[in-house]
Amino acid sequence: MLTKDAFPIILFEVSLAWRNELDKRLKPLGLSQAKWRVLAHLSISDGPLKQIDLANRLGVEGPTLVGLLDRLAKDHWIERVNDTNDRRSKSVHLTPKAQQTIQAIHATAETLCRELLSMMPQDQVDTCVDVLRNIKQCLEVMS
Amino acid sequence: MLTKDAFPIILFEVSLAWRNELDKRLKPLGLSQAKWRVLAHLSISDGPLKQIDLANRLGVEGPTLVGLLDRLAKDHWIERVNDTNDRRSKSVHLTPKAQQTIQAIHATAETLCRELLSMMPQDQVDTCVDVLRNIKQCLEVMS
DNA sequence: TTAAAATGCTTAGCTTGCTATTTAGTAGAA
DNA sequence: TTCTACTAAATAGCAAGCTAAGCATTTTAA
Repeated sequence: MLTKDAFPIILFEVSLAWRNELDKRLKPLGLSQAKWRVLAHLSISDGPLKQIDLANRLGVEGPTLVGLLDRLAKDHWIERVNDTNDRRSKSVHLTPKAQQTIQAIHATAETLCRELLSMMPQDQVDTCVDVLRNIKQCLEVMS
Repeated sequence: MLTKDAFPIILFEVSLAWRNELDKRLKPLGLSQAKWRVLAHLSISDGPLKQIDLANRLGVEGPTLVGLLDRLAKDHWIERVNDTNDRRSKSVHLTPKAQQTIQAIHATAETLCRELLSMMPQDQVDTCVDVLRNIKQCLEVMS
């Protein structure tokens, strides 16, 4: 099978398998990759984010985020706060519970990452990231 | 941000965006990436496959495949055939409709692939595939 | 030979992605 | 000012992934 046939197939399979493994490890914490990504983006952002901005950073559509935030709020990881300037929009805040847990979560994700990448030469991993970044840019232009 | 942090994030984003773009292009044919992958694996296999073997090749669980096959059968892309030797199992067959369409489907996927990879040096893409294959193997060992 | 274990498919119910539409609020132009 | 267009979030409904549990059948072992 040619590389150009194999590429999207293996890309999809690895992404799926990686998420499944991470979900398995995060389950004791009551989280998942999708939820963890929300918390991670909030924790590295410069202050709270509007829902639409958060959705853009996650690469996800608005309605997808609404459901995610509903589940996160139910378990008290985040809170929605009405914007006083623009009453259409809400900003998303991490709760103290989330701020306390976020390091443990991050460590879990990082451990898995190290386990999967440590046996590969660093320059090959870097090349892989470059390729993926290029593809992402192409895909953003298309949509 | 370090590479080891960026890697799983960009992997997930590219996989998602690629699938969304492919789904958009396959929509006029009444298909999706998930459905197309089923037909592709059936068309390159040496004869019909049992559901469990097909699920393994797709990297997907049994119940996921059941739903996919239901939708594919409803639109007459595949047929389930009871195995006469083992009455528990069913083999999956492509219909003539699917066999006629499969080249067009493959061409769509290949065109997108060429558009996304053509500007990258071949050896970098090859390196990327190698890295992904290694990760996949690690993940298979874990599960 | 027959009881227990394993296997193959399905069902039920959840998560996380999507699009299309609705509701509410803001902003811009006549 | 007021009508129109745009924007933000939510809702409804579908697709495609998962686990757990169930049913029928086959295999294994006592």
